[in-house]
Amino acid sequence: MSKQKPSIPKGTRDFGPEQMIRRNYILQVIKRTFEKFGFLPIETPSMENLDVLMGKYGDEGDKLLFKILNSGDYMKNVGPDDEFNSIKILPKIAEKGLRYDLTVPFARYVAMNQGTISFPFKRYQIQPVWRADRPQKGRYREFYQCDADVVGTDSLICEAENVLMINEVLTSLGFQDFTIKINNRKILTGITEVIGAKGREAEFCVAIDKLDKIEKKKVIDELVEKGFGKTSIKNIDPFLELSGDNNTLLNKLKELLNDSETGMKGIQEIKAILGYLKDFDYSQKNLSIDLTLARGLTYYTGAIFEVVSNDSSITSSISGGGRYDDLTGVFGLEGVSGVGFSFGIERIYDIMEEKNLFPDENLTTTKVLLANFDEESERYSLSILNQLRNSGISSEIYPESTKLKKQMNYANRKNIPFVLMIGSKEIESQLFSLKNMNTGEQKELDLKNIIEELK
RNA sequence: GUGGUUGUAGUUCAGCUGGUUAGAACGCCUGAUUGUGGUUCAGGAGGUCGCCGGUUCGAAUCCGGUCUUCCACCCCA
Repeated sequence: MSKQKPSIPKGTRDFGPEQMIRRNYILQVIKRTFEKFGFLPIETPSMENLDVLMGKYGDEGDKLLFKILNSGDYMKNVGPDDEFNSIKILPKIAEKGLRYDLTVPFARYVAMNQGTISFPFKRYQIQPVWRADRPQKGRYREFYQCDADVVGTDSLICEAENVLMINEVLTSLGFQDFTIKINNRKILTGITEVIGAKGREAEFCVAIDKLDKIEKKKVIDELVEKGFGKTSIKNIDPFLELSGDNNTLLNKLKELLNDSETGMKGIQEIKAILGYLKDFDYSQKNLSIDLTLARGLTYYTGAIFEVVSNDSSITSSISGGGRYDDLTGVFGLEGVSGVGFSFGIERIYDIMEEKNLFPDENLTTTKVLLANFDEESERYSLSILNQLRNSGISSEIYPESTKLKKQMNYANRKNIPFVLMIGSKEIESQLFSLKNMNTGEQKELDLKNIIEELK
């Protein structure tokens, strides 16, 4: 057998112990916050039936879905009629695919379990998703999403609570300078109505969303290219020039959108959300209304959120979400409104690493290593080890008796703060040598005192 | 999907216009120290130069393909 070089698929990653400890730290903060606000966890399968996934993310999305070949002789249904045409062949060779996000599987879950779910239903879900995208900076083919959604109510308290949760998670993780941007799809719809481009909202959103990345002129060019008329373009300008704090912004917007019923509704919604946040005693310092925030996703119908970190090299969003009025409709459950958001933990991780926000004590778990001198020492140590563990002290024994040097080296590299030495001398005297690896200091103590010392 | 970029020891990288035996640093192993790590010193092991093919007397080096890496676009977390 020829040796092969090990490798992993493009766009996937291994996570080593130190990375996992840090990832788990982030996830634990997120979970704790979600649960504090009354959200409960669910999980759905990695794979869904393709008809659940296909057509939910646009043509582009269908291409980016990982499809799973049928088991057994997957070519058995393919015949000459199929002419090597991949579109004709696909449904015959694959009926399952890997999930592309957590939102569609959640909608499927709600529709399937509507009989047993009591609404409003608040769930959170933290699982990997897969996209056959071309990987690049901060983008992978396998990555985690952390979603929290509440469905079955259109109360704007949910939106306000989203802001509170985002703020709590990021603050707990040590983020200091971030902005929670908020906008409303109805306002964007209102703008398209007022500028005389009614019904072209989707194209408008995709273009306008780029304003924070590329200059205004290029966005205008894109709109022109998409066929927006001259008067429409001219009418957009007052909206793009709006400035001021949240309240003045809303007041100016009110005048501009006076003729659009939908637009006015959007303004009311934002006002209501700000009102709730005031009742929650939320300072709103880092909350900013941003009319250029659109988010490409077409299913949003009300509030939309996005969060950016202001003091790091990563400028893309670390969290985002919004309200959707009819996510479960395609699965036969009509009229269920929901609002949800998601954390991008890969980016949060990168920013925390850049800004050194991970606490040090997370780096090691073992508190004490028991040295292994010989067979007698080994057998005697196991009972000591057991008593240490029963006292709640993370401890391990070097699993074979070898040179002490090697064992000390192991402790050193694993960042284990104490080494306990139990050789024939110690067994006889019942006083064990406890070495502090940071100071080099070594004490002879009995077991009771050792446990005290390590607790 | 489009355009560019990268690939040499476990890791980070040298290796000139093709020319004997492909180097360094760090890491790893052994010893100085057979019951004491992180420092020091001495020694050692590790490479079909991503893979396949071509040009050539001769290829890590030039050419083609392929895979991979990273980046930009589309799109998105």
